Amino acid sequence: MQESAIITLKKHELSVTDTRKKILQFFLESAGALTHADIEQQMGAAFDRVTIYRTLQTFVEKGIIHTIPSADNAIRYALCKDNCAAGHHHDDHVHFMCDDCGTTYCLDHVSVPKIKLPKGFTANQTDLVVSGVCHKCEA
Amino acid sequence: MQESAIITLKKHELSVTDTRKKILQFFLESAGALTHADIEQQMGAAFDRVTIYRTLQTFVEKGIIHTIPSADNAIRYALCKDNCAAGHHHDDHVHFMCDDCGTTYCLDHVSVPKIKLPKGFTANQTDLVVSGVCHKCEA
DNA sequence: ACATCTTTGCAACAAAGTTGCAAAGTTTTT
DNA sequence: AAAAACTTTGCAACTTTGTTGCAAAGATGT
Repeated sequence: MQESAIITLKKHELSVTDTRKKILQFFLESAGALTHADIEQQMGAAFDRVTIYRTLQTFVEKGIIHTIPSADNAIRYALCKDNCAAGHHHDDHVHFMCDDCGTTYCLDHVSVPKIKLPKGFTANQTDLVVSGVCHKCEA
Repeated sequence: MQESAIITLKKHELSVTDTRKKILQFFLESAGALTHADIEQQMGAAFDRVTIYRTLQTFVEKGIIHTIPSADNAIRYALCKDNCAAGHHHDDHVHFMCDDCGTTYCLDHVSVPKIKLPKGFTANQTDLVVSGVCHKCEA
């Protein structure tokens, strides 16, 4: 089932390696966003920690995944749905973090409203993160 | 000029110590948000690193400062203008990070729009961070 | 000024992230 | 399909960031 992972890697002109296939596959199978720690845990001792850092960095640069801002000092990564331009400002969609289970979702169908900024300020990218309770955790 | 710092500390039932006065003063004098590193640098060897961590933590708990989410793994702290309820979800204002000079502003007069979430999702807090060019850095 | 309670600094540690480099793996060329 | 050229990986060593326990120093209330 690693077909789509391989296609994605080739499309982005990346060498197809075991690490990249497995990590990309993990993203494809995960509903939400992943932290470095999530991946390191999942992969066990299979891959070096450094390799995971570098892979995530490469994926971000190539526009395969994007980072999601958070207040808790743990960078979260999620697949870019419509493969955003490499390194550029991509999908302006809303992110949702569940306070209960910790899952982070990309709400692809909820778009970020345009914000009116004070004079002299120019917007480039807008990140909107809602936290609360997700559909799995509601009472 | 540390009067207002002292008043703020007392209002929040905190002992008035040198560290707290100086750090709070630094926030009062800064236009934007500060990271732990900013403060450590500014204070030099005057205070222990651990003390700064604990002071920031205390200030957040007491609602003197709040954290601003970011995608770059550096927690930013900023003064709460209308002293938000301790530990609770405070001012729903927009934050702005300048890509050029790195300054983070609280746009107190720009409010966060309500977001319509998919069924089953309940919002608790909404963080909105716009990045771009600030009024000081515009061409 | 004393007793009590809180905060600080130190030391030691744990976790997170980075860099250089040789070995292993992938891709391209012939 | 083998060799050359290039890319990625894993290791080691290191830096930075954040945490915990505890005794000494400092703040507060009487």
